[in-house]
Amino acid sequence: MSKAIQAVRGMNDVLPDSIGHWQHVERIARDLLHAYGYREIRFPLLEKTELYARSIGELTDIVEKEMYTFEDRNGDSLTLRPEGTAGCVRAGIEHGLLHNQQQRLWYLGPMFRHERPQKGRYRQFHQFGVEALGIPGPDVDAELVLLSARWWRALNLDGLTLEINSLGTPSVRAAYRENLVAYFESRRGELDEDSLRRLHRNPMRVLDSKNPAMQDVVSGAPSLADALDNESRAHFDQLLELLAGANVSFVVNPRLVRGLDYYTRTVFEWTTDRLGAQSTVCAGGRYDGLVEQLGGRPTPAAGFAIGLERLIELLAIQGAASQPHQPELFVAVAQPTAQAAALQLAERMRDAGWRVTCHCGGSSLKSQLKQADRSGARLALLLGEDELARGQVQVKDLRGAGEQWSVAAGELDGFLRERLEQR
RNA sequence: GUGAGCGUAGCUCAGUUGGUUAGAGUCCCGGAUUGUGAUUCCGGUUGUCGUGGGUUCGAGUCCCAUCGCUCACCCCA
Repeated sequence: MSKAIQAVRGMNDVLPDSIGHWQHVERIARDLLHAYGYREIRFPLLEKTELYARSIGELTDIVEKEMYTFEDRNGDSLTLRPEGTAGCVRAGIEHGLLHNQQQRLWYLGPMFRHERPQKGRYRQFHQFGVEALGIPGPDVDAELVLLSARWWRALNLDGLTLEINSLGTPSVRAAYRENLVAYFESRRGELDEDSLRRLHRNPMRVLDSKNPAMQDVVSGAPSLADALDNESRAHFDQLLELLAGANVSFVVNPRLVRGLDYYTRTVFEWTTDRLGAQSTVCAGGRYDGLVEQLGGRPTPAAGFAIGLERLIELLAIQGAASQPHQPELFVAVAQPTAQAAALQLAERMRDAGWRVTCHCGGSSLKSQLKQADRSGARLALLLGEDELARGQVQVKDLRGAGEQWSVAAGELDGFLRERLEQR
């Protein structure tokens, strides 16, 4: 035991008993994304480190201390993707998908961040990403929000709150940031330790302070909403109107900031109070400058990402049913001499379209039926020397009182269809 | 990176002020039924008590270190 190798910290196995949730969520998502005209794109888990440094921002926590970065054998610095947007945009530029075109794209896969694991936060985690590229208006922002809202409905998930805000253009943000720092500097004596640390690093986070003693300083701070340029203001107002018109309820949260530098104008988050400290299930926004920053032509863009582990944890808390893929039939053999015939019988049943588990490995009939019961199969097919001699199969109902029928091999298909297809 | 809690069988856990060979349930296997599950009864297998050191006549139990897990801070999906 002590020699057994364990998984890397923060990287989880998904075992067969819980895979049903994953498959359920993935199936619903694929249908939904296709319904909105989004197409899947796949790109590498590994990219040049520079891609993330340039897009996410050199001074963010992700780039400064959370990336899995190493040199390959050529001496190139490579990084395991900490998020999907950068790779998606890089692929789009590289293959000319963004040249005077609109693209609606989605992807699914693992992301990697070297953080201390805790509930809802892992070093390898999975995201669904949805990106709409080449479309400038608030209408596509609204489409993304509507898509996410429909996602929750499709999963029967409730209790999520939509928070939304506008960060304006990069120059508006830079100017606001300076004002904010100046304001807090003027009241420096009232700031707590946390806030002082954030002051120059990430001044907008100071507004998030949970310290009641800070409320007075925070409420007196200049507001980003007041600083917005006219176009951003209009963009945001139109978006809110579109959402209201589509009956999506939201909370404007003027303090909502995103951790990645590339966001412009719209940012939004779907949050829950049921996941401990990690409340964000889905987050995204507009990133009009990113394509150009990564070497493409100026291209407006917006998107969001959903954390799969968090989503699945929520579904589990809500007790959402996940159907495991159980066999319909279980083939058991009474004597080892019938094993070859049993394998052939199982093959014939699969030809007919049934999900079949065939007993292998030679144990008592009693134990085989026990396995048959646990497998979840509705019917057991019994084959022994007697049945072979008479050209019959015993069919036993495992879900009822244990009724059993002797069925001629030639009539088996029809018999099973009748039994299994009722309900 | 910081802090707190927890590590005993595959799983869930009990284990008294330190005292014999470390237990239960579950799971798995066999039997009661020479060919019949889920219920019942009987029997059986399962352990580096996370690891290393210390105290002691004696350590699962006390002390120290270390590793792992969990939760929280920070940050984020």
